[in-house]
Amino acid sequence: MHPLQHHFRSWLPSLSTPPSTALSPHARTIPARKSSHSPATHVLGLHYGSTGAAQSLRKSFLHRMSFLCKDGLLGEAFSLLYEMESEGVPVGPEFYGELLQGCIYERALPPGRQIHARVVKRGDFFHKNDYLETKLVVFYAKCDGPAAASRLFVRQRRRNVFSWAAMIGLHCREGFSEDALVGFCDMMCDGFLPDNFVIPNALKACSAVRLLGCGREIHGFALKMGFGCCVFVQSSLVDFYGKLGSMEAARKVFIQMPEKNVVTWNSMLVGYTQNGLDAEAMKIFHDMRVENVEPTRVTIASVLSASANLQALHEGRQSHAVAVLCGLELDNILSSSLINFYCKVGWTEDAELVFGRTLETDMVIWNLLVSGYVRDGQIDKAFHMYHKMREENLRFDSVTLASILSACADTENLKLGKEGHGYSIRNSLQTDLAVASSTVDMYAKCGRIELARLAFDTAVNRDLILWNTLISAYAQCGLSGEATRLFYHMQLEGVTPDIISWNSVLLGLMRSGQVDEAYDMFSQLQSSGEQPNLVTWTTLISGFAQNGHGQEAIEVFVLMQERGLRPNAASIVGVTMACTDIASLLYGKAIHGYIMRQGLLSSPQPQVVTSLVDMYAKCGNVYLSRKTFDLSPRKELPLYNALISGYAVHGLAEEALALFMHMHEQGIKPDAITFTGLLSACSHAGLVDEGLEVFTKMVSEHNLCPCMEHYGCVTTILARQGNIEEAIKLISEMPFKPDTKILGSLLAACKENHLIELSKYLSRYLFEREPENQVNYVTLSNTYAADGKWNEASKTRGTMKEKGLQKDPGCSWIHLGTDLHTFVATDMSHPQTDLIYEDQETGLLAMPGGHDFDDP
DNA sequence: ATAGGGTTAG
Repeated sequence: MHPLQHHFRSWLPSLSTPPSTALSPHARTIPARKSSHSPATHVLGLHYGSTGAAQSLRKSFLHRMSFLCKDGLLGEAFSLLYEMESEGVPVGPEFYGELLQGCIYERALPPGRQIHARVVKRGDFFHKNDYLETKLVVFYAKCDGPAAASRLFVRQRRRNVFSWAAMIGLHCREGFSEDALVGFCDMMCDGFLPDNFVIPNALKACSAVRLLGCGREIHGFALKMGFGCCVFVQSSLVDFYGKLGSMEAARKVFIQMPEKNVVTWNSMLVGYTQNGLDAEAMKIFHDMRVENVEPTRVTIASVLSASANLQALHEGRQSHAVAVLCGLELDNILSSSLINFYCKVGWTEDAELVFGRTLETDMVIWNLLVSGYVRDGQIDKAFHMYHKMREENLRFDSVTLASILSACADTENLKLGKEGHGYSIRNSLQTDLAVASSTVDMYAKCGRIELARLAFDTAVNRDLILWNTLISAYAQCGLSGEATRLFYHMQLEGVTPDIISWNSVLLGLMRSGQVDEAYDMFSQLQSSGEQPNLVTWTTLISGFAQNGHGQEAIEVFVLMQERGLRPNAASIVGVTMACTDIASLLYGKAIHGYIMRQGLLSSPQPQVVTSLVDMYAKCGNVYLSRKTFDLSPRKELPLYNALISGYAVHGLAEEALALFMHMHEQGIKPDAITFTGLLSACSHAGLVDEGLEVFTKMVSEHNLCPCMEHYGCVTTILARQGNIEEAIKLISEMPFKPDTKILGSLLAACKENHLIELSKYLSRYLFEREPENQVNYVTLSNTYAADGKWNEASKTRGTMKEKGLQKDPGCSWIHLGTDLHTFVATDMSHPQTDLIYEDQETGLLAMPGGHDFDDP
């Protein structure tokens, strides 16, 4: 328990009986401080009330003085003081009080000091005047004179609510929240009831020290005091609950407020954004617009932050427009929110525009732009900015460094990432946990797991996120053993895994094909008390689908919905892959119907439509694949790749090449996957010249580095053509050792060309080298299959099963699979395929009954 | 009374 909690407990009982003021009619309407208790009127007329004329003269002077001070015209107020002195008008304490109040408005320390000096000079009647003593404490507390404020406060003979409030506020502003709370308690012990000006400060201190209980007690106290309708008190309660992450409580306070102002709305908005509830923040902003609340810079900054997190392009743009319309100037905070938003959504030029218009830039703004450039891949510009920053003596801090490193991770920029790591060491920033996590993540995403491990091992302290980062790093590359080990290790070190840790372990198991272990881990998760979330389910669905357990994937998809989770884009992609895996056009169409009705096709997730195009092609219906492709409003590289490889599966090389041309016209650059599709299309269709031309293009025009699969296609093309010697030459010139698959395709070609000797040699070579390697069986089976020898192919599979060998998830029954898909295509003219299976009542996607294909 | 930039999972 926090020591202050004790302090609070000690005066808590006194609050159980409501203070008497609560019963007075005044308590409902909170009077302004000035009229509630004005020591000025107290003093007025006590000593100077001799004649009526003199009194009215003084009154008129006081009126003018007060007018000037309220307008911040301090110079003229001083002139008036001199005028009074020279004309012999008596200057009472109330004049000095007004002047001090003017200094407080203007936050002007030196003139206030002059007043203080005059007060002291005029002797004890002024110096020891309660009203002036209080005013001086308030003045020093507000105008950056903390030492003087404390000194005067300690010396003050009769403290009151005002001087207490000033001191508590001072402690708050200086960040001494505990002092503020102690002051709050002492004030009550002294018998002063806090007013509606102190309570906000006390709440602010509570949220700074994260004392939820104390804040609640103050809440109850405020209600008893009759501050239930005070906008100030209630707004600070909203802010307080929001700061402590309790948005339900904040909302409760917010809803019952009869009167709200911008600050109230802003507090709600800020609460939502700071608790990661960005969608709710957008809703609040919407309500504000509906209620015609004039937004402030705070409003816009928060909405921009939510928009950036949500990638809400339109909303962010709109709030920028609102800021312009409201005439809000570009101060540092608004400007940095805008730059952050524009960088996050990838509109770097707009961020530059805002940067150029910002009057006064600071470190945050520069840093934001630098990490925006890195994210956008404009490394030159980033370095340029970095050097300009150095000229202005501004440096990266841990916040920017973390975001730069994470941008390096996304763009796989190992070189820059290493420089960032070096920078963090040179500037002792690597102790920062966010920097450490992003360093580990950067090395992992750049494919250097050993360096990621090193960065993790050298970290001074480790939190949940750092553990998760390394677990996920191992999971990504399928090193499930290490991921699982770390999962137990973290618990031994007293760090409780969260759902992200579980999900990463599951992913690792799936990536390494340990489907049963993954399922087992999932059962453990369910009995652990942690709730599986959408990511968990999606990991399972995609994992099953990618490991050839399409049926289980679909079952999990149905189960997920029974548990009340709505499928999102990622889970839909997973289940579509499952349909592809089991080559079920029937299920695939059902999913397609579901997607259409849920409006998921227009979602900004292009993967959904890509997976459909892929599914239709691999389930044998190229027509529907093409149709889905054509209907997609946005066509990016992955979508083209899906259709090209779809054409390849069906040996439709002409179509694949035509699509490639079309891509080129649309200005879309091909990648290695595109060429895999094109080459395999050519090899399936036996287009020798075209295939070789594509291969040359890939290397010389597009500067892409061919992988084993590309070489494999070219080998097949050459071998099928009968050009075995060229094929062998190509294999021997590859920059890496040939795998069994490529030798297998050579083997198949040998058979076709009746090169029995070479064929036998290759077979012997493969089986002698790796007698227990299942891949050889797969290769042989696939070779038979490609040759149309289904029986031999099945027999080879049978032998493999007899030997107790399991097919490695990394390889598949490629050729047989392809033909299976083609087989399915011809068989799927069944009328049932047009039915859409969805339960009208529950909206759950219902799967029609068993539907298996035997090997042909 | 409210205010800007950061790290992990599908």
